[in-house]
Amino acid sequence: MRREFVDAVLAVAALIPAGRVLSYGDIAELLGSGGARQVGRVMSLHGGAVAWWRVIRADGTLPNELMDRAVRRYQRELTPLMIREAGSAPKVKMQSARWFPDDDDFDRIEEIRLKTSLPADGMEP
DNA sequence: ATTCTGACTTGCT
DNA sequence: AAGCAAGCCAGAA
Repeated sequence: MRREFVDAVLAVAALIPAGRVLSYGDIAELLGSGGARQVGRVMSLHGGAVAWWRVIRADGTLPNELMDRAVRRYQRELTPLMIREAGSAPKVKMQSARWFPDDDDFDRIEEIRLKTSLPADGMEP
């Protein structure tokens, strides 16, 4: 994938406030480029560079091993969780934890798009 | 060109 | 809840 895409994904991930999350698909949508799987790829390869636990699946989970490590973070930064059976990993409560960028944030995201020269705002061919 | 693979998503059983 | 199929987007073989 293009390096610009990687940079853009990581830049957006860096905007997510503590205690909130975005799904892979959310980021792809905000960037208007690539898809959830591409964002997942970026996180797989470069996630270590950012707060990777704030970029998760649309259903509020992460792959098992990662979820285990992420939960500590969630507890520390008070991310809304849905507790299930004792012993089984919790899920992030997307309804309350999902981050909705405000106007300033959208400006920053637009900024990122320009710097990384990704396709402009939502116009389809 | 074709096929397989993956930190994905949505909809249907 | 849990599986599963299809759809999805790119990279690699």
